Amino acid sequence: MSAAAVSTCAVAVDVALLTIRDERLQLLLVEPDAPAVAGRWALPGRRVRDDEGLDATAHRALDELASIQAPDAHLQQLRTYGDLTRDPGGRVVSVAYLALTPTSEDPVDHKRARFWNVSDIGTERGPELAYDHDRIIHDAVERARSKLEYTALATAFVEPPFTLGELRRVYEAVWGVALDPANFRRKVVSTADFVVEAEGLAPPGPEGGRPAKRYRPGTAHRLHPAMLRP
Amino acid sequence: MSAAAVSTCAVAVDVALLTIRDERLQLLLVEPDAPAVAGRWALPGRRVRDDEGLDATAHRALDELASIQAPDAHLQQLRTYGDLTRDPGGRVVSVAYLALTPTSEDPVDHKRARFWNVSDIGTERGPELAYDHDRIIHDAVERARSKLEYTALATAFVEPPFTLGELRRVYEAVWGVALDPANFRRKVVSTADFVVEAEGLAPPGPEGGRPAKRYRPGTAHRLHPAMLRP
DNA sequence: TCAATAGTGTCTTTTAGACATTATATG
DNA sequence: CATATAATGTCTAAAAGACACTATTGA
Repeated sequence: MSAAAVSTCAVAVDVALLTIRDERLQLLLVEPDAPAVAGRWALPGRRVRDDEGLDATAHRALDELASIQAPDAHLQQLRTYGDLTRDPGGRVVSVAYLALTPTSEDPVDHKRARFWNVSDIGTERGPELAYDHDRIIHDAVERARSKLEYTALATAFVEPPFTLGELRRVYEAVWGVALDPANFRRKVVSTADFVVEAEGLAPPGPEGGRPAKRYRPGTAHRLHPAMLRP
Repeated sequence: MSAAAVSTCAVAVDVALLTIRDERLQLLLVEPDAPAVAGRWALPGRRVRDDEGLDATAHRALDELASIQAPDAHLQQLRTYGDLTRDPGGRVVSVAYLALTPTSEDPVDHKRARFWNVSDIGTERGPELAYDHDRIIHDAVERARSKLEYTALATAFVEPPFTLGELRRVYEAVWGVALDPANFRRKVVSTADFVVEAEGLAPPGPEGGRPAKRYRPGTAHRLHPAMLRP
């Protein structure tokens, strides 16, 4: 094999971490060090070390770049981006991850990391993005929207035990639509192993309302039948 | 950064090529060169060259290892496998692809490549598998089964123009179930942009039957509503 | 003719959606 | 009391599934 075809290249992991804050879908972005992309925002990413697996790199990227330790966060691969020209600094094959966490009360404890409303990204209210991260973010949001339909992924956005109102607001935030609370409840509880009832009742909000039953994630990963988008 | 953490490693592409032959779902496997896995079968795979994209590596693997030139084959990423110990010859990060082709009449023109019934893989009638390819194959088949439900992927298994009988046999082979021809037809033609009618009629098979209308793939990628598994 | 496949019609069951009603909280 | 949210009930429309029936071929 010739030297021009050396089949070893830089491998990185980029993480698209989504969460629900203020009833909106939000995404974590950081300001990278690389001077080539100064002033732009990027997904937290790190090069893969040869003594760690890809999942470990994803966790390390969140920890080092945004001080987020989320060992229990839902983490799954999104896809791998390997275009020759995607990084101006040289060829980098990047394994993108999709991470979902329950609402964190406070912004991340880090000066160069913040959450952005997903609906603002790509508009003048949103960040300038580095590399091909606009594409990765688009894919990540689409994946989340789609997986909410046929998997139990929505439970990764809420801290158990949760109420069905909280779960419904996840769907509403990710899909950007309003759902009928009565029909939503009926569908969720009739979907096998989606949620199981927990003990006690959740106190109502500041404006009153009947206390809600609590639930926990069930054993199902795929939903039968699916929760189809309206 | 220390020498022990050099963040460059071998990147490969492995392709799980699925097709329908003899009304069964079949998978292409090859006998690899590596002595460490002699006697075992593997997905066709090649190291990524630094002057080619990942898709190009996938096509090259099919060409070089199985003499399959399939520029029109449906090719999509499956996921990336990066466990530290998955290759006994050293760390290799492997981007797995899922490829779908219409039925090819003849076996591949290559001594060290052949198709296997997916239902035989993992049994005594099936091949011994190298590396972690049993896991990749499992993921590939599951992905294909799942994507048949909510995307128009099934049309990648048939050569246009096709009949709805041919399309139904794709679903039956991949899912391993029998479907009602009448209800299947009604569902397909009522799903927006799944298929569009083509000209002419297909001649019946050797045992007779009414000639069937021909169809071509429509513009839809996602199906609304989905074709849910029974 | 029969057997086989394509395509249509019809009926029943199930599910989705709209929306009214009841229950239990806050102010 | 009014208002807000949770939970249930009811009705209608749409979809899924079972299956009879007609249409057109080969043998």
